[in-house]
Amino acid sequence: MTTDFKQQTTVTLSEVAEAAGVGESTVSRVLRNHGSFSGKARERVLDAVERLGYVPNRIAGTLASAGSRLVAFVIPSLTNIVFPDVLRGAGAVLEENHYQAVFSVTDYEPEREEALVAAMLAWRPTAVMLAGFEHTGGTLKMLRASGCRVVELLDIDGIAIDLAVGFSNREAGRASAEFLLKRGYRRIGYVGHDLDRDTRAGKRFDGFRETLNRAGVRLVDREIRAGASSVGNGRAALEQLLRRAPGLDAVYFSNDDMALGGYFHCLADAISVPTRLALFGHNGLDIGQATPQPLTTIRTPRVATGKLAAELVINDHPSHVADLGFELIEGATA
Amino acid sequence: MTTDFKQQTTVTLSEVAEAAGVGESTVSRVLRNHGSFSGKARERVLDAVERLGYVPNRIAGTLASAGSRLVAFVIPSLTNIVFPDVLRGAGAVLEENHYQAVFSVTDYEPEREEALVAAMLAWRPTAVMLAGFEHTGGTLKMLRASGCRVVELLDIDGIAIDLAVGFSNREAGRASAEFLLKRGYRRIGYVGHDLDRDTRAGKRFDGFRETLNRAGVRLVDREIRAGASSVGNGRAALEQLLRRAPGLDAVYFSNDDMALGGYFHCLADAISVPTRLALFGHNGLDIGQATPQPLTTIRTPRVATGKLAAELVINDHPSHVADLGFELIEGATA
DNA sequence: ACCAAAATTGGTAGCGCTGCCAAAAAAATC
DNA sequence: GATTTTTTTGGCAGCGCTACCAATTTTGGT
Repeated sequence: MTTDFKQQTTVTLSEVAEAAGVGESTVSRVLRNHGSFSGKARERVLDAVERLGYVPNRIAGTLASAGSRLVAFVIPSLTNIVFPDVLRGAGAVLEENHYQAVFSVTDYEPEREEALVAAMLAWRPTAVMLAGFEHTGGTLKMLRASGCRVVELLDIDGIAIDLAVGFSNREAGRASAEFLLKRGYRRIGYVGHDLDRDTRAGKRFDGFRETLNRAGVRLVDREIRAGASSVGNGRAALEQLLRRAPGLDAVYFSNDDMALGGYFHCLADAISVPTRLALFGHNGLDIGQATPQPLTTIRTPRVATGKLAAELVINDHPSHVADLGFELIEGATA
Repeated sequence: MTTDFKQQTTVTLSEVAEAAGVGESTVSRVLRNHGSFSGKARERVLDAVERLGYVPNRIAGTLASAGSRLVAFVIPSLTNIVFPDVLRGAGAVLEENHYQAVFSVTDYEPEREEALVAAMLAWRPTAVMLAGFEHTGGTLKMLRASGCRVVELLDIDGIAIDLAVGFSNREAGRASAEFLLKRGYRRIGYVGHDLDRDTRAGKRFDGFRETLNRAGVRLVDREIRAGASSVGNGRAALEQLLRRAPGLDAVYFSNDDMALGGYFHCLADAISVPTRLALFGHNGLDIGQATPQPLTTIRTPRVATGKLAAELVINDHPSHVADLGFELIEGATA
């Protein structure tokens, strides 16, 4: 039993050393299981740790030893489930290896990203994880000067700073277009959210249009909403688009959230899917596969991206671009 | 212009001091804007900082000054959007005040929570934020001994360690039952996910049943699925429940994810909602309000919870339980 | 011009830990 | 039993910064 009242002064390693009747170095070695020590010493140290309720101070440990075992995530959003998924994949691996995840959210603003990267670097993280390749000059300069590993996530269409893990958004856009064309759709529209900020969605759209053009098919119309992607936004956007272009036979959405909104609009307006209108999303969210008609979409390797990113960093893998690919889900909406 | 090649050795404060021709203390004061210094000194320091690309080392700063300005979140899941929402609310406030969020995920397992809390305390955070009141004895002991602030989130039905911010889940369950009873439903069922682990969902269910019982209405049947809540899970569960109890006129779901799944089952099976079957969720997710019929549910103060939790911690507010309440959304499914 | 008060500045002792080294103890060898 | 080899151990100098204090410069008042 340890004492239960709140301790004024936190227990330090040297107090443990004294209580155990050994030197500080011995305590340090035992606790990190590093270097050599006798079984007896080990026992006395662990006993003292238990008795005093000692919790090592990693701030001090880090300062003394260099490696922080902190991995910083600077991500655009927590609302878009994509990023929590990546965090989840990375978190599991990091934790197993005794790394800690630190994060902050940019709201898709490059200037905020720059400020947050600066704040993160102050913790001397082992690695910084960012979304995509579009960063300010300041961000690039800081990251390069920092000497810490950098992983750019969920995109491989561009020049990586160091490591990149993800898939080709442009290719995903192309694959989506090819699928719709193969199915015979020709009067195609697009519904998207703010593309200046979500550059990965922009790249998909580029790939999509490129393939349409190459096939001699013109994108009939597009509806691009300001602000973040959301189901409500997608629903309103499709309604708007159809008002302008009622003859469309297929719509490509910037992602599944938007597409689900579109699907709900069709359900509400009794527009039969895909007979009258086909819908195509992006991401392959679980919810899109639980709707009455599963969404036709592209499943992206979000958790795997996080996982691999963490592994590369932990193993200090040399600079590298990893393409995890994607998978087209032939649902029932296109 | 600074040099662009990777710096072998990171720049330290004393190098800045030398380059600026001032003492270390002056650099420190200027950078923290704390204590007094002349305009000329300020200028020279900032100039040197810029020239050398100096990034302060907060590890060292923290060790020297005590306060870590780190806030640790130990949350059950990132998949359940509830927690990213809380993080989002807290993140904004923390960032403004130059705190950093650190997090790890317990998967709803108390033992993992204990291990993760221990790991977090090693960073000497200003506060630890946890979900709910159910913790192991070890977790409680560590937290109490740590001397750092503790916030328990999204629950107020229990005894708080220090601070608690959220709403009464039991009360939410009661309100849900009252609503269904008031609307005249009497053949009521329940669809839930693993309640041993998600104790807050369990408390809602308790409050729900209590109110039914008090009104002399018996819960007809329930379907409880192992594993996490998800739309797919909810869909399968409702199907199963209706097979056993086809005469139900209303179903209460453990949360909106499950309820959406139920709604999709009804759409797919042409069960008219709410005429033939009423559905009631919990959380008030945006997506539930964008479906053809908006979900009848309870909106919970997730972002506000995160926000207030962060504010209380930053202002070092005395121990306190804050009830942020909830709001019943009369959608179209009940 | 002189002295007191205020503003500015630099030196230095830690913060709690790890890494290195040399000393001490234990084990192995002849 | 003496000597070498191996294992275990403790002391102590930092890691980069902040807090404190004393020294210096500037300012203001007379």
